[in-house]
Formats: sequence, structure tokens, C-alpha cells
Amino acid sequence: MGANRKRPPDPASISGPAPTDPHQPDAQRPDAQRPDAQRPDVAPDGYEVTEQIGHLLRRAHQRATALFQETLADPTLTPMQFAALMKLRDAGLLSQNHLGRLTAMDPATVQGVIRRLEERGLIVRRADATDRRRTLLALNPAGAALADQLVDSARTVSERTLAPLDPAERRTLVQLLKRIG
Amino acid sequence: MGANRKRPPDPASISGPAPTDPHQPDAQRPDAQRPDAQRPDVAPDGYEVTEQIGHLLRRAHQRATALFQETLADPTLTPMQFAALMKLRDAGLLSQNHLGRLTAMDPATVQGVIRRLEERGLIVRRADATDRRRTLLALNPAGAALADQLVDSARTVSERTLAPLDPAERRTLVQLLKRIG
DNA sequence: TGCGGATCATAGGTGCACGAACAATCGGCC
DNA sequence: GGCCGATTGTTCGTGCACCTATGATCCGCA
Repeated sequence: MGANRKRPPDPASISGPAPTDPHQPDAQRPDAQRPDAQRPDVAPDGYEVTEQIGHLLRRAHQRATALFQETLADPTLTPMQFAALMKLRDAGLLSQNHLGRLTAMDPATVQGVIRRLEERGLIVRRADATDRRRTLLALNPAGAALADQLVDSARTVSERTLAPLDPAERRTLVQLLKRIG
Repeated sequence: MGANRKRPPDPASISGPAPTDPHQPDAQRPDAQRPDAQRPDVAPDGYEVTEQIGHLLRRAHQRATALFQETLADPTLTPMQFAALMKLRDAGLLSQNHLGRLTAMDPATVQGVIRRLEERGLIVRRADATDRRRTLLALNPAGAALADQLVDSARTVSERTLAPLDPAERRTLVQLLKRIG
């Protein structure tokens, strides 16, 4: 994520950086044979990074994030900012650490996410009277309104992300991901 | 990723930041009811961020990365550095952009990854004589040796990541991810 | 031959992710 | 009542991810 999120994205582009193209001319170019013929040009064993589960998860997450950016009604919100917003919408009031646990964010990451949301005037922070270590977070009216307003397009994000799959496959994927997540 | 990758991780810990705990006392604390009773404490509509495909992919990728760090024989290598190493092992010689396409890395990201690999003395960069825009990349002997040496533990990473699933489920997950990735 | 579009590498900027280290505070237990 | 371990939030440092903008180079085509 990150980057310049100040401009509505091109609705035509669906991709992240590039779709892991399987084979381009490069490796077959006349002078690209190998450094000194010391390396074979295919894996000596069958290991293929691109086929590994870690890489596939990264790719899928990459595409999901790209779709989020180009589909959400407010393209200036990042996925994590949106997640924090929605969790606060449900919970009403949360400490930073608890928000982090609910959204699987590191405390140090929560720090940055809520700081930016506060700077944008979407949430308020106040000290917890009963536990002076804590900072309580809540949406302010602007944040609450924005949250409500974005739900529809957020559903579309999920819809578009799962678009290549039929309903049964979608359920299967979700279940499997929950088990390895 | 990132952080201090200078110390072997605790083999007991398998998690990322925290397992998205469903409900902790916080939201039910006496004073944590709601700001001014202006927000209900459950989603007014049925939208649950944590259930969305984007969040599940992020969580799964998070765990896969954590397992990578604590399983790979060389814990100082990041997933992307490792991926670059393996792709160069297969291809022998690649331009930076082509490496980026093969591994789904943005050109700007490739920049940083290969710079660090070069600083560690694992790869060499030289100008392409036939196309002066390009920088060709190749493993040097140290990089080639390291790459060969890490394959085994890399297989273990995938194995551990998929551990909760039986063989049929693993194949299903991989196929579904390829279709949405 | 020369021009315009495409490609390659890079720099600068923002945001997420996470480990480590801190200071303040809380809480249980002697 | 006081100490010690745990929790909370923060800062710092590193790395990935991606956008924009630039300059150099390549290539097809008139």
C-alpha cells in the first residue's frame, strides 16, 4: 500500500505490479544464456518459488489490495485505515491495543494508522479514566458517517476480488484461509 | 517484514501479531459501553471486516511470512530476497525489470531488494552490452551456494504453512489462489 | 534519418509490518 | 502496603509495496 492515494485510479487496470509472467524472451536472449555456463537454466531440483503457498498468498493479497484501492468509494483510505474504521463502528470504543488485536495489527502499526485517521478528523482519542495507560478510540460523527457510507463499496471490493470463483468455490476458499490464517 | 532479522526466532511462537481475537473484555468493560450511546455495539448491517476475503488473505499472508522467518535456515533473508535468489538460480541471468515481472515485484521494489542482496555479496550486477538501459543480474558463487542450501528449509516453510490442511485441501487452496491471484 | 512511443532503471515520498527497547501504569500476591 | 511481573502506548530502525516523475535508451516507422 502507501503511494500516492490522492487520485482516483484507472478503472481499466486490475493488476498489481505484473501478473508473474511465466516466460518472457529475456532468459532466452542470445547473450543471456548463463554467466559462464556454470548454472543450468532450469532448477536442478523441482523447487519453484512462484508455486509456493507463500508466494501465492502474497500475489492474491496484492491483487485484493489493488482492487480495494480502485473500488472503494473513498480511494484515499487504505485497507488498514478502513478496517480500523469498521471495527470502531462495531465496537464504539476501543483501546489501541485491543483494536490491534481485533484487526491483527501490531501495536506499532496501530500507532500510525490511528494517527492518520485522527489527523483526517475521523476519530477521537481520549484517556481512559479507569486505566491511565490506555487511550480510548472512537469515531466522531464524520468518521461514523464515512464508515456507513463506505460499506456498500466495500462489499463490491470483496465481490470483485472473488469474481473468478463461483459461490461454492468462494465458500471453500474462505474456509481454507480461515484454517491457515 | 522488516524489523530485526538478526536473531533466530523462538521456535515456539507461530503467530504474527495476534490471532484476531474474537472478543476480549475490553468492549464489555463497565465504562466502555459506547461514547454517548449514539453508536450501537454491533454492526447495524451485517458487514464484518474480519470476514472479508481481503482481510483473510492478509492474515494468511501474515502467518506465512512469520513461518518463513522462523523456519528458513537463514533467518536474515526476507521472503522477497529469497524469491529473487531462487529466480536467479533458475534463470541464470535476468534484467531487473524481468526479475520483477517473474516475482511480481514493482520495479522500485526490485531496486531495494537487489541492492541489499548485492551489499551482502550474493549477486553481481553488470551492464547489458546489447541494451545499455539494462542491468543484468546473476548469482555469484556465494549466492548460488546459499540458494542451493536453502531449498530444503524452504520446502519446510510451505509444509508448515499448509500444515492445518490435508493433501486434497492443500491442492484445492493452491488452485483457488492461482485463480484469484 | 529522425521522431515518437515504449522500456529500463532510479529517486523521492507515503504507508504498512514488525522487532526491540522504554517509560508509565496496573495488578496480584506476599 | 510494597514489590514484581504484565500490559499499554510510543519511538526507532529496517524492509516491502506502490505511485509519480525523470533521464537514458531502444525501436518501429514514416
